[in-house]
Amino acid sequence: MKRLERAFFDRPTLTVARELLGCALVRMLEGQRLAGTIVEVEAYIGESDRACHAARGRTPRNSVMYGLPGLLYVYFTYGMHHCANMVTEREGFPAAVLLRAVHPADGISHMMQRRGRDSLQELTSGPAKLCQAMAIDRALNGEDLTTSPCIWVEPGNPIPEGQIATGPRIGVARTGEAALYPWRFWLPDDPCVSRPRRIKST
DNA sequence: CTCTCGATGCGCT
DNA sequence: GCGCATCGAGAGA
Repeated sequence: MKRLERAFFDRPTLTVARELLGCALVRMLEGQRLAGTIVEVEAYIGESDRACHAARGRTPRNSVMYGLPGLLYVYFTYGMHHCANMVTEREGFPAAVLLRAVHPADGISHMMQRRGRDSLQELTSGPAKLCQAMAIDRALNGEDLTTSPCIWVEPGNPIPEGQIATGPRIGVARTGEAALYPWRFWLPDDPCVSRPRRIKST
């Protein structure tokens, strides 16, 4: 199956974020295919974005964000959760798209087992939930989505602009004006988004 | 439905 | 030490 190449990620982060909606996140685990359609993302762009992990410069933790577009940036937070991002823009410029929700497609029973839930809506409707369902953790930090045998992205049918909702990013209230940037993108009618709240369409 | 709060590891000041 | 790009349970309306 075709996968997204580096040129897809080597573009403005807001463009990549919007175009990732509708694509399929694929994870091969013990020979089994786990996959879901991306339905919610957020953009984090550069050191001037106070909500971005790179806001205070390069550190060992965020260094993958400075790497090649198409790398996977996975971080650990709240003592128990992982979140997954796809690195965007040119090497040396720290930016990425956070995966906030996918709609389960393949390997659903396996994902239910990993999550300990049997509701489709509870499987992957949040950044840490989808990582748990698809076995994404720090072992995959820095993985190259354009070449990895374990994880990649497959193109989907393009989503018309009018079907994409935009709004402020979740969980970044204490970052001054950056908290207001409308850099969250989601499909408002999908039951698997983390919050169905509809702000506006673009 | 909404809101609050505890869990729990670690990167960074 | 502090604070975190979260989640789920429990309480109350």
